[in-house]
Amino acid sequence: MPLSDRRGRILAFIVDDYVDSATPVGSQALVARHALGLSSATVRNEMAALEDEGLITHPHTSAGRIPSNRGYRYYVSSLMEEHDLSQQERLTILHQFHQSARQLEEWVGLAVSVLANSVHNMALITQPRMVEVRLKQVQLVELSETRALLVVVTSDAAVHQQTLEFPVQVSQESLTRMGSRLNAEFGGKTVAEFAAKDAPEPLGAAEAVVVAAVVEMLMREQRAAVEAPVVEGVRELLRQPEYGDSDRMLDTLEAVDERKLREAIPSGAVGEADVAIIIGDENRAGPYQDMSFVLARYGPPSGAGGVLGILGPTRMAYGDTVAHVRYVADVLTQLMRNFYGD
Amino acid sequence: MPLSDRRGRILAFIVDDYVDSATPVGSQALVARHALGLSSATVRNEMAALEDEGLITHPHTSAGRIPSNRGYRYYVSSLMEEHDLSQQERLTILHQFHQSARQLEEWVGLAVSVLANSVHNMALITQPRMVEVRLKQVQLVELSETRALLVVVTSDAAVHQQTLEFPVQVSQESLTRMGSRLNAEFGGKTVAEFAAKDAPEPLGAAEAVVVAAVVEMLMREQRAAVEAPVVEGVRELLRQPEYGDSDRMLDTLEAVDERKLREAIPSGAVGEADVAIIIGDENRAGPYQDMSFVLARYGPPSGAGGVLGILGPTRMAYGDTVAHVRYVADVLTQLMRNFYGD
DNA sequence: GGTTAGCACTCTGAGCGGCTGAGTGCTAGA
DNA sequence: TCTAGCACTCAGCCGCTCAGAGTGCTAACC
Repeated sequence: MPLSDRRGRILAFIVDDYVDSATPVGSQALVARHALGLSSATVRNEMAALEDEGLITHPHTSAGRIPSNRGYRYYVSSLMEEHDLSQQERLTILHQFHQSARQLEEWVGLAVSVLANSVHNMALITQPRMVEVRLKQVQLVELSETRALLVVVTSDAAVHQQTLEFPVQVSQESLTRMGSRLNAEFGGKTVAEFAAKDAPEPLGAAEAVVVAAVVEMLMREQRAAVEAPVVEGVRELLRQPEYGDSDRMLDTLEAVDERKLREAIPSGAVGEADVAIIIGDENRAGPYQDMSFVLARYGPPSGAGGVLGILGPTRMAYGDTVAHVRYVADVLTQLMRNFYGD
Repeated sequence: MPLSDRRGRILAFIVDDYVDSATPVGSQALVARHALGLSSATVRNEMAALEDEGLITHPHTSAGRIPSNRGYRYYVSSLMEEHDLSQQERLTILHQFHQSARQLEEWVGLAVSVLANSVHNMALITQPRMVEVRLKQVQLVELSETRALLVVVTSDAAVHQQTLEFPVQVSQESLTRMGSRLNAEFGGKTVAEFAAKDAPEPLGAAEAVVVAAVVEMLMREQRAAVEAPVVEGVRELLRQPEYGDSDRMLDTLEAVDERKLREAIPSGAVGEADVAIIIGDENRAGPYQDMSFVLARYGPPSGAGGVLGILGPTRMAYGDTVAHVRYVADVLTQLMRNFYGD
């Protein structure tokens, strides 16, 4: 059930102050900072009630209060005032984008680094993927008599490459011919259509190798979250007082390893529309119990897209973080839309 | 001038013990561990002499001795016994290579991670580069009416891509035609030859855009050390007692950032033949004053190659590290030689 | 009944002193 | 030239005390 207005305001102040100072906030400190027309004794009573509800705790008897995970959740869902970025902040971010080149890959790297710098936490982004990946073009380059480099371009403008070993000798001419034939036959198809299609004429040995490799590539690209996310600002994260102890720091460093994160990003929670906030143990994965994700989808709704956001301690300025994540996701989406002409 | 035999042996023991224990080694501890037929008092006298020579110091009056940078240098140059890896160690390493796929890019990543794991320090590797990069093949894929994706394959099997914006409308057919013409004309050429070549027939506007982009790509690939090195095992490094303090840890984390390292790897010190050891302040770059690099070149002498090695605290098992770096570099070189048929 | 002043109680963290153990440098004798 | 002995040093640990911040409870007040 919802909290009374006053109690809610007190919880919000506790969260705000704690986010700010990283030290437990006591009743006297609270009334001193926020002129809320109440004595510290009254605030203490309210705090005791909030503690009964499980929204705050204290680390030991004579310490101030800190929000529990449930407290953050309540704050985020019911108390937090969403605000947009100021004109100034927007311009700063846009400026960084416009200064840089117009390559998709660079945008991704730029977005994640802009995000990390503006909220002083670790930012992450997954590479953009099409919902349905289609084959755009195949190219084969001879490396030796029985070996060639296969380059595949997919509809999300990703380029994949692989070395192929042929059971027979091949020349650049035969490879070029094979490439043209495959392009004509399979260009624009998805993996599913690929598999469904019967070979109209029996494939040669070399061709079979190529087709198998292309299918494998498309499937890998299709599979969700195969690529490890790009991570930026780990040091911003580790500078937070939560990780002042070097053991904690090492553990956290392990948790934010790209390969670990690949499996653990709760991208299922990210809807089309808005920013998802996953607080502490809402994410089942072990090492993130005292951290929160703030994630958004980016990319045009029907096109290539991915997830970007922030990973930080649960003690995080959620309002500000949400605004930044949303804005950067929007900017990136807009860039991609212009790029793809979607 | 060289040390007396006995004094050298004592220095070597000090280095060995200190590398092992990370605590200053005292005279009594030394005689207890190494049965060298001398009393601790005699060892103390020798230690005082070694300190006069600037090869060891002590952090405070009543502490044992630790090697200075000059001490490590003397050890490495004159005292250290080089040993090869055991059969067992070699097999473990080879096994990891043979288990993995046979892509050049994967080898690079594998080498650096094998290295980091076997010496428990941070390993780094620069991407292989040809001494002379040649254009292998160009491909153009239409993205929209005035935009195309340019894919360039260079002689070191690297694939580069870039989006191009044309001042005129283009179709996939015209792009394909343009690609074939460029391949015929410029395939196999280096940048230098590229620039020297007069245009045999005046270039169209679209063609000029492509040529400019290709030249730019080749130059970037040609330029030394453009790509940031791949780094692995930062956590192994930070686990060393040197970085037990969280501030030190953050500083070090900053120092081993790939972009910082790109500028700072003392690759000039790496000769063709053997493993280079750069101790502490022998590297002028600031943040590495109390760290050492152990580096080797990899790749067939005339072909694509790079630098790989270890970055760790000056307190490092140099003998073992050198053996590992050398072996992994050899394995990688051999793999590349087989791959390129060189 | 909600609010507040007052008070006893609790707990952390900083500061201080003493002690121990490992180590040194020096001197004198073998 | 080596070694035994001795006085001296210093970091690190332990235990102690104390101040400060905070709590919960009770009784009085509006």
